[in-house]
Parts: sequence; structure tokens; C-alpha cells
Amino acid sequence: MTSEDSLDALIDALVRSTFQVTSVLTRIGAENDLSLTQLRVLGILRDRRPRVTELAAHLGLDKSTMSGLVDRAERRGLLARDRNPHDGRAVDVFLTPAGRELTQRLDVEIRRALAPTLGRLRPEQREQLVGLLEPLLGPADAD
Amino acid sequence: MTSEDSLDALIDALVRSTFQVTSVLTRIGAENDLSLTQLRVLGILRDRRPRVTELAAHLGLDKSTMSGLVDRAERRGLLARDRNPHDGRAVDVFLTPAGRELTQRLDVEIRRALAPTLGRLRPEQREQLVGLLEPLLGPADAD
DNA sequence: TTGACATGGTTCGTATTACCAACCATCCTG
DNA sequence: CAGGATGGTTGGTAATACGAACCATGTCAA
Repeated sequence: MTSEDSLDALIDALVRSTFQVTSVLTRIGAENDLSLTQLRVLGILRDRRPRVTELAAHLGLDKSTMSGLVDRAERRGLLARDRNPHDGRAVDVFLTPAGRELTQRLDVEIRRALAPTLGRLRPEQREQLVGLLEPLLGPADAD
Repeated sequence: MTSEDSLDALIDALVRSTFQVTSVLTRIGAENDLSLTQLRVLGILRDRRPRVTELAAHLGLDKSTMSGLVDRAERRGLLARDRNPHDGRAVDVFLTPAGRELTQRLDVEIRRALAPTLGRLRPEQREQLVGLLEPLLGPADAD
């Protein structure tokens, strides 16, 4: 097996696992009336208080798109806006208590959904897998 | 480290790698005026000739959504519809030569985009990673 | 200090994605 | 062959996403 082949096989496996995980996340989002993007927004806000533009950059979206997403989530009471005290132009976004509660519930559901499959690996295999994935990941960002 | 912890760490890594791969696929799709969903449609049609409903099931979409997606891609000349000879109700979908050509180009771009990161792994690590991912994947489906 | 330019957000217009319900055509079964 | 099941399209609605235009605030240089 050449180095080319092993790369091709890896890309295939990685893309497949990507779609598989995405489908789980999409399903859990849908069960809670959240799009995959909204799910990611909540995930990012879990331990951050970014301004609208930062949020957009994190997700690779236009700021106008972000504005709408924040609007709808705010109307649902999941998050809130606040003027940034150091920059009158900027608007900080953060989870409301309700949003935090939902986020935690989603976290549990996601773990519950993925556990059966991943649990098929022996603990040392899991650590091995994490060890192989870690160096491939960009700067921390969780879900 | 308990078994719980190793599972949590694995889920985090997997979800992060999912978003990272998704962002690459989304970017390459966008550069070719394709949504992630359309990208997946092309990927599925690469080696299949499913009916509309099968395609929808593969992607976890409603058949009406599928109808629209096929419409637009057909209008762009990427794929075509044909009555299924064995079932007058069913409509088979398949790539046109132009669609096949685009799909191959996308394939190259995707590999080119992911190679730098994955190339950081030594060949035996790649094989190890594939070996760990394989058993987690559902029945074959590629991209 | 005050223009001029840059940055942060929102709003508007448009296309796409996605769902559901309703519908028509074809198939299958009793 | 009548009735129900299946496959697909259509129409209605909401969310997602982009770009362009716009306003407010910030920054820098003359």
C-alpha cells in the first residue's frame, strides 16, 4: 500500500465519520427545534462571550447572517445581546440561563447518542483515537 | 482517567474534527456554487443511480426537499432524471457527463485540501486511524 | 481637533434549503 | 377491479445565507 492509498483511505473514513456525526447532531438539534448552526452557536457561547462578528468568524458566516441567527435565538430567550463597554460599536452575545440550561441538556443528549457507537472501542483504543485526532485539530473550539 | 473521561475526550475530539472537515467541504462547495447538501448528492450519484426517494433517505431529507434539489441541479446540467423502467412511479437520478466531471474535480480539491493536515501523520498512524474509524462507520456511503 | 477612513451591526432583497400537507399517477393486493 | 400503499411533484411557510447599503462609533493623521 503506497502512501497515497493510505491517505485516500483516511480521507474517505474521515469524511464518512463527519457525515455520521453531523447527522446525529442535526437530529438532536431538530428534536429541540435547533438547526445545526444554532447548535454550534450555543456550543460556542457555553464558555465565551464574543461579539457578533467574532461569532460569525468562528462559524465562517457573514455578519448579516449572524445578526439574524442571534435575533431568532434572542427572541426565543436562549441568548441576549449587550453593548460592549469598551467599544460602543460592538455587541456582546451570551447565553441566558434558559439558553445555558438547554445547552447542557443538548450536551447530555449528544453524549448519550454517540456513546453506544464509541463505546464499542476499548478504553485504550479511545485514547489512541483521541491521540491521533488531537494533532489534526485547529485551535480549541469544542462544539 | 476513568472510562467516562476517555469517552468525553473522544466525543469532543470527534465533534471538533467533524466541524473542521465540514468547514473544508463547505468552502470547496461554495467555491463551486454548491451547498454541502448538493456536494453530498453528487458524491452519492458518483457510483449509484438511485430514485428520488432513495436519495432523500440517504441524506435524511424529505422527498419534497429532494425534488427541489434535483430540480436545481438538473437545471444546471449536473444531473438528469429518467423514469424507472420497472416502476412507472419512480424517477431515477444520475450524473450527466458535466456532473461527473465536476464531481471528479471536487474530489481532487477535497483531497488536496485535507492532505496537508492529514499528511502530518506518519503512514502507519494513518492506517491506525482508519482502522479505528472503520468499525464506527455505518454501511458504506463515502461522501 | 477635525476630517477621512476603518470597523461593527443592522436592514433589505434574493436564492436556497427544508418541512408539511395536499395532490396525482402508478403499483399492488384481496 | 376497488382500495390502499408508494413515489414524486407542487404550493405554502420559515430558516439560513449572502451581498450591498446604511448608520454609529472608533482611530489616525494632517
